[in-house]
Amino acid sequence: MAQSDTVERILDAAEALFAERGFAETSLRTITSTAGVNLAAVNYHFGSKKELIQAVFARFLSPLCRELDDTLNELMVDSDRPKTGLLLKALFDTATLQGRDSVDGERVQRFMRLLGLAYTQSQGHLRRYIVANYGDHYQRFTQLLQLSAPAIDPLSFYWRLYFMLGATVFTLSSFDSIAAILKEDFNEETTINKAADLLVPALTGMFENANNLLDS
Amino acid sequence: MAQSDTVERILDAAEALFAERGFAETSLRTITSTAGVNLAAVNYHFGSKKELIQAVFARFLSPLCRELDDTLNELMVDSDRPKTGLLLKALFDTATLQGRDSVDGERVQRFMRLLGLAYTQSQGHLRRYIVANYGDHYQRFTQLLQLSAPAIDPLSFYWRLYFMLGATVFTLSSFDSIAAILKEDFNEETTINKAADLLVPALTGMFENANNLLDS
DNA sequence: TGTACATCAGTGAACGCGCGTTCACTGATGTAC
DNA sequence: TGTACATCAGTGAACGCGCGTTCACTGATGTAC
Repeated sequence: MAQSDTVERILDAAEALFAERGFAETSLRTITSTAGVNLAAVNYHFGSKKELIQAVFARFLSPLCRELDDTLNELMVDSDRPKTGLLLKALFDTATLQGRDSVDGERVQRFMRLLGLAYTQSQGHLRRYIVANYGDHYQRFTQLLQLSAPAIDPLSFYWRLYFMLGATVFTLSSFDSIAAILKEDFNEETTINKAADLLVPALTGMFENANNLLDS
Repeated sequence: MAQSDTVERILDAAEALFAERGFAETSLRTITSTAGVNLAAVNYHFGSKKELIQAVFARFLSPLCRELDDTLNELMVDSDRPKTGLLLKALFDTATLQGRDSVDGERVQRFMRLLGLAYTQSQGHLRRYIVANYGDHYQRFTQLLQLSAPAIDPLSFYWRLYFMLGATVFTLSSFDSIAAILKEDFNEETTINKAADLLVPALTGMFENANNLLDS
Protein backbone atom coordinates (compact mmCIF):
# COMPACT_ATOMS: atom_id res chain seq x y z
CA MET A 1 0.00 0.00 0.00
CA ALA A 2 1.59 3.24 -1.15
CA GLN A 3 1.73 6.22 1.20
CA SER A 4 -0.66 8.43 -0.72
CA ASP A 5 -3.23 5.68 -0.57
CA THR A 6 -3.31 5.52 3.22
CA VAL A 7 -3.41 9.28 3.55
CA GLU A 8 -6.26 9.57 1.06
CA ARG A 9 -8.22 6.76 2.69
CA ILE A 10 -7.94 8.46 6.06
CA LEU A 11 -9.02 11.82 4.61
CA ASP A 12 -11.97 10.22 2.80
CA ALA A 13 -13.22 8.46 5.92
CA ALA A 14 -12.60 11.49 8.16
CA GLU A 15 -14.40 13.86 5.79
CA ALA A 16 -17.50 11.65 5.63
CA LEU A 17 -17.60 10.86 9.34
CA PHE A 18 -16.87 14.41 10.53
CA ALA A 19 -19.63 15.76 8.27
CA GLU A 20 -22.03 13.14 9.56
CA ARG A 21 -21.35 13.34 13.30
CA GLY A 22 -19.12 16.26 14.13
CA PHE A 23 -15.52 16.34 15.28
CA ALA A 24 -15.76 15.42 18.95
CA GLU A 25 -18.26 12.66 18.23
CA THR A 26 -15.96 10.94 15.73
CA SER A 27 -13.10 8.94 17.22
CA LEU A 28 -9.85 8.13 15.49
CA ARG A 29 -10.71 4.46 15.98
CA THR A 30 -13.89 4.88 13.94
CA ILE A 31 -12.04 6.78 11.23
CA THR A 32 -9.18 4.30 10.93
CA SER A 33 -11.40 1.23 10.99
CA THR A 34 -13.66 2.77 8.32
CA ALA A 35 -10.60 3.60 6.26
CA GLY A 36 -9.17 0.14 6.83
CA VAL A 37 -5.87 1.47 8.16
CA ASN A 38 -3.99 1.20 11.43
CA LEU A 39 -5.04 3.40 14.33
CA ALA A 40 -1.56 4.85 14.70
CA ALA A 41 -1.47 5.91 11.05
CA VAL A 42 -3.36 9.13 11.77
CA ASN A 43 -0.78 10.36 14.24
CA TYR A 44 1.99 9.12 11.99
CA HIS A 45 0.80 11.00 8.89
CA PHE A 46 -0.97 14.00 10.39
CA GLY A 47 0.52 14.39 13.86
CA SER A 48 -2.74 14.76 15.77
CA LYS A 49 -6.50 14.71 15.44
CA LYS A 50 -6.55 18.52 15.21
CA GLU A 51 -4.17 18.50 12.27
CA LEU A 52 -6.28 15.81 10.60
CA ILE A 53 -9.32 18.10 10.88
CA GLN A 54 -7.31 20.92 9.31
CA ALA A 55 -6.12 18.62 6.53
CA VAL A 56 -9.72 17.68 5.69
CA PHE A 57 -10.56 21.35 5.24
CA ALA A 58 -7.36 22.05 3.31
CA ARG A 59 -8.16 19.32 0.80
CA PHE A 60 -11.47 21.00 0.11
CA LEU A 61 -10.60 24.67 0.37
CA SER A 62 -7.30 24.76 -1.50
CA PRO A 63 -8.59 23.67 -4.94
CA LEU A 64 -11.80 25.64 -4.41
CA CYS A 65 -9.92 28.87 -3.69
CA ARG A 66 -7.58 28.29 -6.59
CA GLU A 67 -10.44 27.77 -9.04
CA LEU A 68 -12.45 30.65 -7.63
CA ASP A 69 -9.44 32.93 -8.04
CA ASP A 70 -9.08 31.88 -11.66
CA THR A 71 -12.77 32.53 -12.32
CA LEU A 72 -12.60 35.92 -10.63
CA ASN A 73 -9.56 36.82 -12.71
CA GLU A 74 -11.51 35.99 -15.87
CA LEU A 75 -14.42 38.14 -14.72
CA MET A 76 -12.04 41.02 -14.05
CA VAL A 77 -10.91 40.98 -17.65
CA ASP A 78 -14.34 42.18 -18.78
CA SER A 79 -14.96 44.62 -15.95
CA ASP A 80 -13.15 45.70 -12.80
CA ARG A 81 -16.54 45.72 -11.08
CA PRO A 82 -18.28 42.44 -11.88
CA LYS A 83 -22.02 42.34 -11.21
CA THR A 84 -23.35 40.82 -7.98
CA GLY A 85 -25.11 38.00 -9.81
CA LEU A 86 -21.98 37.02 -11.72
CA LEU A 87 -19.93 36.93 -8.51
CA LEU A 88 -22.42 34.76 -6.66
CA LYS A 89 -22.80 32.49 -9.66
CA ALA A 90 -19.02 32.12 -9.84
CA LEU A 91 -18.91 31.09 -6.19
CA PHE A 92 -21.80 28.64 -6.47
CA ASP A 93 -20.49 27.08 -9.66
CA THR A 94 -17.01 26.65 -8.24
CA ALA A 95 -18.32 25.09 -5.05
CA THR A 96 -20.64 22.80 -7.00
CA LEU A 97 -17.98 21.73 -9.46
CA GLN A 98 -15.73 20.71 -6.58
CA GLY A 99 -18.04 17.78 -6.11
CA ARG A 100 -18.23 16.93 -9.80
CA ASP A 101 -16.79 13.45 -9.38
CA SER A 102 -19.34 12.26 -6.84
CA VAL A 103 -23.00 11.42 -7.03
CA ASP A 104 -25.75 13.99 -6.87
CA GLY A 105 -23.99 16.81 -5.07
CA GLU A 106 -23.21 14.59 -2.12
CA ARG A 107 -19.81 16.13 -1.65
CA VAL A 108 -21.10 19.71 -1.82
CA GLN A 109 -23.55 18.86 0.93
CA ARG A 110 -20.77 17.28 2.95
CA PHE A 111 -18.69 20.39 2.50
CA MET A 112 -21.56 22.60 3.63
CA ARG A 113 -21.98 20.47 6.73
CA LEU A 114 -18.27 20.81 7.43
CA LEU A 115 -18.45 24.58 6.95
CA GLY A 116 -21.37 24.70 9.32
CA LEU A 117 -19.45 22.68 11.87
CA ALA A 118 -16.45 24.98 11.50
CA TYR A 119 -18.68 27.89 12.52
CA THR A 120 -20.73 26.05 15.10
CA GLN A 121 -18.43 23.74 16.98
CA SER A 122 -15.86 25.24 19.23
CA GLN A 123 -12.74 24.41 17.26
CA GLY A 124 -10.63 27.48 17.87
CA HIS A 125 -7.62 25.96 16.12
CA LEU A 126 -9.70 25.34 12.99
CA ARG A 127 -11.00 28.88 12.77
CA ARG A 128 -7.46 30.19 13.20
CA TYR A 129 -6.18 27.80 10.56
CA ILE A 130 -8.84 28.78 8.01
CA VAL A 131 -8.42 32.51 8.59
CA ALA A 132 -4.64 32.21 8.33
CA ASN A 133 -4.68 30.16 5.13
CA TYR A 134 -7.78 31.28 3.27
CA GLY A 135 -8.56 34.69 4.75
CA ASP A 136 -7.10 36.50 1.74
CA HIS A 137 -9.38 34.71 -0.71
CA TYR A 138 -12.38 35.45 1.47
CA GLN A 139 -11.40 39.12 1.67
CA ARG A 140 -10.98 39.40 -2.07
CA PHE A 141 -14.39 37.93 -2.78
CA THR A 142 -16.31 40.00 -0.24
CA GLN A 143 -14.58 43.19 -1.39
CA LEU A 144 -15.61 42.51 -4.99
CA LEU A 145 -19.11 41.69 -3.83
CA GLN A 146 -19.34 44.93 -1.93
CA LEU A 147 -18.07 46.91 -4.93
CA SER A 148 -20.83 45.29 -6.98
CA ALA A 149 -23.55 46.63 -4.68
CA PRO A 150 -22.47 50.21 -3.85
CA ALA A 151 -26.04 51.21 -2.96
CA ILE A 152 -26.01 49.05 0.16
CA ASP A 153 -24.24 50.64 3.09
CA PRO A 154 -21.26 48.65 4.44
CA LEU A 155 -22.88 47.56 7.68
CA SER A 156 -26.09 46.30 6.05
CA PHE A 157 -23.94 44.66 3.41
CA TYR A 158 -22.01 42.65 5.95
CA TRP A 159 -25.09 41.56 7.82
CA ARG A 160 -26.81 40.48 4.62
CA LEU A 161 -23.69 38.56 3.70
CA TYR A 162 -24.00 36.59 6.93
CA PHE A 163 -27.72 36.10 6.41
CA MET A 164 -26.96 34.62 3.00
CA LEU A 165 -24.22 32.47 4.41
CA GLY A 166 -26.53 31.25 7.17
CA ALA A 167 -29.38 30.39 4.86
CA THR A 168 -27.01 28.53 2.55
CA VAL A 169 -24.98 26.62 5.09
CA PHE A 170 -27.96 25.74 7.25
CA THR A 171 -30.28 24.48 4.53
CA LEU A 172 -27.71 22.71 2.43
CA SER A 173 -26.16 21.05 5.45
CA SER A 174 -29.56 19.94 6.74
CA PHE A 175 -30.53 18.86 3.25
CA ASP A 176 -31.11 15.22 4.18
CA SER A 177 -33.56 16.02 6.98
CA ILE A 178 -35.41 18.60 4.91
CA ALA A 179 -35.59 16.27 1.93
CA ALA A 180 -37.07 13.55 4.15
CA ILE A 181 -39.74 15.93 5.45
CA LEU A 182 -40.65 17.13 1.96
CA LYS A 183 -40.84 13.54 0.78
CA GLU A 184 -43.22 12.68 3.60
CA ASP A 185 -45.43 15.78 3.37
CA PHE A 186 -45.53 16.27 -0.41
CA ASN A 187 -44.26 12.95 -1.73
CA GLU A 188 -41.84 15.18 -3.60
CA GLU A 189 -38.40 13.90 -4.51
CA THR A 190 -35.89 16.72 -4.28
CA THR A 191 -32.21 17.07 -5.09
CA ILE A 192 -29.57 19.40 -3.81
CA ASN A 193 -29.47 21.07 -7.21
CA LYS A 194 -33.20 21.83 -7.06
CA ALA A 195 -32.65 23.25 -3.59
CA ALA A 196 -29.86 25.45 -4.92
CA ASP A 197 -32.16 26.64 -7.73
CA LEU A 198 -34.66 27.81 -5.12
CA LEU A 199 -31.93 29.17 -2.88
CA VAL A 200 -30.24 31.52 -5.33
CA PRO A 201 -33.31 33.68 -6.13
CA ALA A 202 -34.27 33.69 -2.46
CA LEU A 203 -30.82 34.99 -1.54
CA THR A 204 -31.13 37.62 -4.23
CA GLY A 205 -34.44 38.76 -2.82
CA MET A 206 -32.84 39.05 0.57
CA PHE A 207 -29.72 40.79 -0.64
CA GLU A 208 -31.48 43.39 -2.77
CA ASN A 209 -35.00 43.76 -1.42
CA ALA A 210 -34.85 44.22 2.30
CA ASN A 211 -38.37 45.48 2.99
CA ASN A 212 -40.20 45.51 6.26
CA LEU A 213 -42.78 42.75 6.30
CA LEU A 214 -45.08 44.75 8.56
CA ASP A 215 -45.50 47.40 5.84
CA SER A 216 -47.05 45.07 3.34
CA MET B 1 -30.02 23.95 49.91
CA ALA B 2 -33.56 23.27 48.67
CA GLN B 3 -34.09 20.86 45.80
CA SER B 4 -35.28 23.40 43.28
CA ASP B 5 -32.15 25.40 43.88
CA THR B 6 -29.80 22.58 42.91
CA VAL B 7 -31.88 21.70 39.86
CA GLU B 8 -31.98 25.32 38.69
CA ARG B 9 -28.27 25.81 39.26
CA ILE B 10 -27.50 22.74 37.16
CA LEU B 11 -29.84 23.90 34.38
CA ASP B 12 -28.32 27.41 34.41
CA ALA B 13 -24.77 26.11 34.16
CA ALA B 14 -25.66 23.47 31.56
CA GLU B 15 -27.55 25.94 29.38
CA ALA B 16 -24.64 28.40 29.32
CA LEU B 17 -21.94 25.78 28.81
CA PHE B 18 -23.82 23.76 26.17
CA ALA B 19 -24.50 26.95 24.18
CA GLU B 20 -20.85 27.94 24.45
CA ARG B 21 -19.17 24.63 23.62
CA GLY B 22 -21.68 22.06 22.46
CA PHE B 23 -22.96 18.94 24.14
CA ALA B 24 -20.14 16.45 23.66
CA GLU B 25 -17.54 19.08 24.53
CA THR B 26 -19.14 19.88 27.88
CA SER B 27 -18.54 17.33 30.65
CA LEU B 28 -20.78 16.80 33.65
CA ARG B 29 -17.79 17.64 35.82
CA THR B 30 -17.54 21.09 34.23
CA ILE B 31 -21.27 21.64 34.62
CA THR B 32 -21.44 20.56 38.26
CA SER B 33 -18.33 22.46 39.32
CA THR B 34 -19.64 25.60 37.58
CA ALA B 35 -22.97 25.13 39.30
CA GLY B 36 -21.28 24.44 42.63
CA VAL B 37 -23.07 21.14 43.13
CA ASN B 38 -22.00 17.53 43.51
CA LEU B 39 -21.11 15.55 40.38
CA ALA B 40 -23.65 12.85 41.18
CA ALA B 41 -26.47 15.40 41.45
CA VAL B 42 -27.03 15.43 37.67
CA ASN B 43 -27.71 11.72 37.51
CA TYR B 44 -29.75 11.95 40.71
CA HIS B 45 -32.06 14.70 39.44
CA PHE B 46 -32.09 14.10 35.70
CA GLY B 47 -31.12 10.46 35.29
CA SER B 48 -28.50 10.94 32.58
CA LYS B 49 -26.68 13.53 30.53
CA LYS B 50 -29.14 13.05 27.67
CA GLU B 51 -32.09 13.82 29.91
CA LEU B 52 -30.27 16.89 31.21
CA ILE B 53 -29.91 18.13 27.63
CA GLN B 54 -33.63 17.58 27.08
CA ALA B 55 -34.46 19.39 30.32
CA VAL B 56 -32.45 22.42 29.19
CA PHE B 57 -34.54 22.60 26.02
CA ALA B 58 -37.79 21.97 27.89
CA ARG B 59 -37.14 24.89 30.23
CA PHE B 60 -36.82 27.15 27.22
CA LEU B 61 -39.38 25.73 24.83
CA SER B 62 -42.29 25.09 27.20
CA PRO B 63 -42.94 28.70 28.26
CA LEU B 64 -42.14 29.92 24.75
CA CYS B 65 -44.70 27.61 23.16
CA ARG B 66 -47.28 28.49 25.78
CA GLU B 67 -46.86 32.23 25.22
CA LEU B 68 -46.76 31.86 21.45
CA ASP B 69 -49.99 29.88 21.56
CA ASP B 70 -51.64 32.63 23.61
CA THR B 71 -50.48 35.29 21.17
CA LEU B 72 -51.69 33.27 18.20
CA ASN B 73 -55.07 32.81 19.87
CA GLU B 74 -55.34 36.58 20.27
CA LEU B 75 -54.45 37.11 16.62
CA MET B 76 -57.11 34.58 15.60
CA VAL B 77 -59.79 36.65 17.33
CA ASP B 78 -59.35 39.42 14.75
CA SER B 79 -58.88 37.20 11.73
CA ASP B 80 -58.69 33.50 11.01
CA ARG B 81 -55.91 34.27 8.54
CA PRO B 82 -53.42 36.57 10.28
CA LYS B 83 -50.96 38.38 8.01
CA THR B 84 -47.45 37.01 7.48
CA GLY B 85 -45.87 40.03 9.13
CA LEU B 86 -47.99 39.70 12.25
CA LEU B 87 -47.17 36.01 12.57
CA LEU B 88 -43.44 36.55 12.27
CA LYS B 89 -43.56 39.49 14.64
CA ALA B 90 -45.45 37.35 17.16
CA LEU B 91 -42.75 34.68 16.96
CA PHE B 92 -39.87 37.14 17.24
CA ASP B 93 -41.45 39.05 20.11
CA THR B 94 -42.22 35.90 22.06
CA ALA B 95 -38.70 34.55 21.58
CA THR B 96 -37.18 37.90 22.54
CA LEU B 97 -39.35 38.33 25.60
CA GLN B 98 -38.26 34.93 26.88
CA GLY B 99 -34.93 36.54 27.70
CA ARG B 100 -36.45 39.63 29.27
CA ASP B 101 -34.84 39.14 32.66
CA SER B 102 -31.27 38.91 31.36
CA VAL B 103 -28.93 41.48 29.89
CA ASP B 104 -28.94 42.56 26.26
CA GLY B 105 -30.57 39.58 24.63
CA GLU B 106 -27.88 37.28 25.94
CA ARG B 107 -30.38 34.54 26.60
CA VAL B 108 -31.99 34.82 23.16
CA GLN B 109 -28.58 34.40 21.64
CA ARG B 110 -27.90 31.43 23.87
CA PHE B 111 -31.20 29.91 22.81
CA MET B 112 -30.37 30.41 19.15
CA ARG B 113 -27.05 28.69 19.65
CA LEU B 114 -28.82 25.80 21.35
CA LEU B 115 -31.33 25.57 18.49
CA GLY B 116 -28.47 25.56 16.03
CA LEU B 117 -26.77 22.79 17.97
CA ALA B 118 -30.01 20.80 18.05
CA TYR B 119 -30.02 20.86 14.26
CA THR B 120 -26.31 20.49 13.74
CA GLN B 121 -25.00 18.07 16.31
CA SER B 122 -26.02 14.49 16.02
CA GLN B 123 -28.30 14.22 19.04
CA GLY B 124 -30.97 11.88 17.72
CA HIS B 125 -32.63 11.62 21.13
CA LEU B 126 -32.97 15.42 21.29
CA ARG B 127 -34.58 15.73 17.88
CA ARG B 128 -37.03 12.98 18.79
CA TYR B 129 -37.77 14.65 22.11
CA ILE B 130 -38.42 18.04 20.54
CA VAL B 131 -40.62 16.65 17.76
CA ALA B 132 -42.60 14.57 20.26
CA ASN B 133 -43.17 17.42 22.70
CA TYR B 134 -43.28 20.56 20.58
CA GLY B 135 -44.12 19.28 17.10
CA ASP B 136 -47.76 20.33 17.41
CA HIS B 137 -46.87 23.95 18.16
CA TYR B 138 -44.47 24.00 15.23
CA GLN B 139 -47.14 22.55 12.94
CA ARG B 140 -49.71 25.10 14.02
CA PHE B 141 -47.39 28.01 13.38
CA THR B 142 -46.18 26.89 9.97
CA GLN B 143 -49.73 26.11 8.85
CA LEU B 144 -50.86 29.63 9.80
CA LEU B 145 -47.82 31.06 8.07
CA GLN B 146 -48.58 29.15 4.92
CA LEU B 147 -52.23 30.30 4.98
CA SER B 148 -50.93 33.87 5.22
CA ALA B 149 -48.99 33.55 1.96
CA PRO B 150 -51.28 31.61 -0.40
CA ALA B 151 -49.50 32.98 -3.47
CA ILE B 152 -46.35 30.98 -2.69
CA ASP B 153 -46.60 27.35 -3.74
CA PRO B 154 -46.18 24.84 -0.87
CA LEU B 155 -42.77 23.57 -1.89
CA SER B 156 -41.22 27.03 -2.32
CA PHE B 157 -42.88 28.01 0.93
CA TYR B 158 -41.19 25.23 2.86
CA TRP B 159 -37.80 25.93 1.39
CA ARG B 160 -38.07 29.62 2.13
CA LEU B 161 -39.10 28.73 5.65
CA TYR B 162 -35.83 26.84 6.07
CA PHE B 163 -33.84 29.62 4.44
CA MET B 164 -35.31 32.03 6.97
CA LEU B 165 -34.62 29.64 9.80
CA GLY B 166 -31.05 29.18 8.62
CA ALA B 167 -30.33 32.88 8.28
CA THR B 168 -31.78 33.51 11.73
CA VAL B 169 -30.20 30.67 13.64
CA PHE B 170 -26.83 31.03 11.97
CA THR B 171 -26.40 34.77 12.37
CA LEU B 172 -27.89 35.12 15.82
CA SER B 173 -25.93 32.15 17.14
CA SER B 174 -22.69 33.48 15.64
CA PHE B 175 -23.53 36.95 16.89
CA ASP B 176 -20.43 37.27 19.06
CA SER B 177 -18.00 36.48 16.24
CA ILE B 178 -19.79 38.75 13.78
CA ALA B 179 -19.99 41.58 16.30
CA ALA B 180 -16.24 41.27 16.90
CA ILE B 181 -15.53 41.49 13.16
CA LEU B 182 -17.80 44.50 12.69
CA LYS B 183 -16.16 46.19 15.68
CA GLU B 184 -12.74 45.65 14.14
CA ASP B 185 -13.60 46.62 10.56
CA PHE B 186 -16.03 49.48 11.19
CA ASN B 187 -15.43 50.33 14.84
CA GLU B 188 -19.19 49.85 15.08
CA GLU B 189 -20.76 48.66 18.31
CA THR B 190 -23.70 46.42 17.55
CA THR B 191 -26.35 44.69 19.63
CA ILE B 192 -28.45 41.65 19.01
CA ASN B 193 -31.49 43.88 18.77
CA LYS B 194 -29.89 45.93 16.00
CA ALA B 195 -29.06 42.67 14.24
CA ALA B 196 -32.68 41.56 14.55
CA ASP B 197 -33.80 44.91 13.11
CA LEU B 198 -31.68 44.24 10.03
CA LEU B 199 -32.69 40.60 9.94
CA VAL B 200 -36.46 41.00 9.81
CA PRO B 201 -36.60 43.12 6.62
CA ALA B 202 -33.99 40.88 5.01
CA LEU B 203 -36.09 37.81 5.75
CA THR B 204 -39.11 39.59 4.33
CA GLY B 205 -37.24 40.35 1.15
CA MET B 206 -36.29 36.71 0.88
CA PHE B 207 -39.74 35.40 1.70
CA GLU B 208 -41.64 37.62 -0.70
CA ASN B 209 -39.20 38.68 -3.40
CA ALA B 210 -37.42 35.67 -4.73
CA ASN B 211 -35.94 37.10 -7.92
CA ASN B 212 -33.13 35.72 -9.95
CA LEU B 213 -30.02 37.77 -9.30
CA LEU B 214 -28.74 37.12 -12.82
CA ASP B 215 -31.71 38.99 -14.29
CA SER B 216 -30.86 42.31 -12.71
C1' DT C 1 27.49 -7.56 -7.69
C1' DG C 2 27.40 -7.62 -2.80
C1' DT C 3 27.21 -5.62 1.69
C1' DA C 4 26.10 -2.19 5.19
C1' DC C 5 23.41 1.35 6.37
C1' DA C 6 19.57 4.89 6.16
C1' DT C 7 14.96 6.05 5.34
C1' DC C 8 10.30 5.68 5.94
C1' DA C 9 5.39 3.74 5.79
C1' DG C 10 3.06 1.10 8.66
C1' DT C 11 1.99 -1.79 13.05
C1' DG C 12 0.48 -3.85 17.71
C1' DA C 13 0.22 -3.04 22.18
C1' DA C 14 0.16 -0.34 25.77
C1' DC C 15 -0.13 4.28 28.25
C1' DG C 16 -2.56 7.64 31.17
C1' DC C 17 -6.62 10.36 31.31
C1' DG C 18 -11.20 12.10 31.54
C1' DC C 19 -15.59 10.54 30.83
C1' DG C 20 -20.65 9.16 32.36
C1' DT C 21 -22.48 6.41 35.67
C1' DT C 22 -23.17 3.74 40.01
C1' DC C 23 -23.50 2.74 44.81
C1' DA C 24 -23.41 2.61 49.61
C1' DC C 25 -24.00 6.08 52.62
C1' DT C 26 -25.44 10.54 55.43
C1' DG C 27 -28.49 13.62 57.48
C1' DA C 28 -32.54 16.28 57.53
C1' DT C 29 -37.52 16.24 57.39
C1' DG C 30 -42.08 14.21 57.48
C1' DT C 31 -45.43 10.61 59.12
C1' DA C 32 -47.80 6.99 61.96
C1' DC C 33 -49.18 5.46 66.20
C1' DT D 1 -44.86 13.93 73.69
C1' DG D 2 -41.91 10.27 72.27
C1' DT D 3 -40.36 6.60 69.33
C1' DA D 4 -39.78 4.04 65.05
C1' DC D 5 -39.77 4.21 60.43
C1' DA D 6 -39.99 6.18 55.60
C1' DT D 7 -38.67 9.45 52.36
C1' DC D 8 -35.61 11.97 49.80
C1' DA D 9 -31.88 15.52 48.56
C1' DG D 10 -27.35 15.25 48.42
C1' DT D 11 -22.45 13.11 48.76
C1' DG D 12 -17.65 10.88 48.14
C1' DA D 13 -15.42 7.49 46.08
C1' DA D 14 -14.98 4.29 42.95
C1' DC D 15 -16.19 1.72 38.53
C1' DG D 16 -15.31 0.39 33.73
C1' DC D 17 -14.74 2.32 29.27
C1' DG D 18 -13.25 4.64 25.22
C1' DC D 19 -10.37 8.17 24.07
C1' DG D 20 -5.92 10.39 21.76
C1' DT D 21 -1.34 9.49 21.87
C1' DT D 22 3.17 7.07 22.28
C1' DC D 23 6.74 3.76 21.47
C1' DA D 24 9.50 0.06 20.23
C1' DC D 25 9.37 -2.52 16.40
C1' DT D 26 8.97 -4.60 11.36
C1' DG D 27 9.82 -4.88 6.66
C1' DA D 28 10.35 -2.91 2.27
C1' DT D 29 12.95 0.24 -0.57
C1' DG D 30 16.71 3.31 -1.70
C1' DT D 31 21.72 4.67 -1.41
C1' DA D 32 26.87 4.53 -0.89
C1' DC D 33 30.97 2.32 -1.71
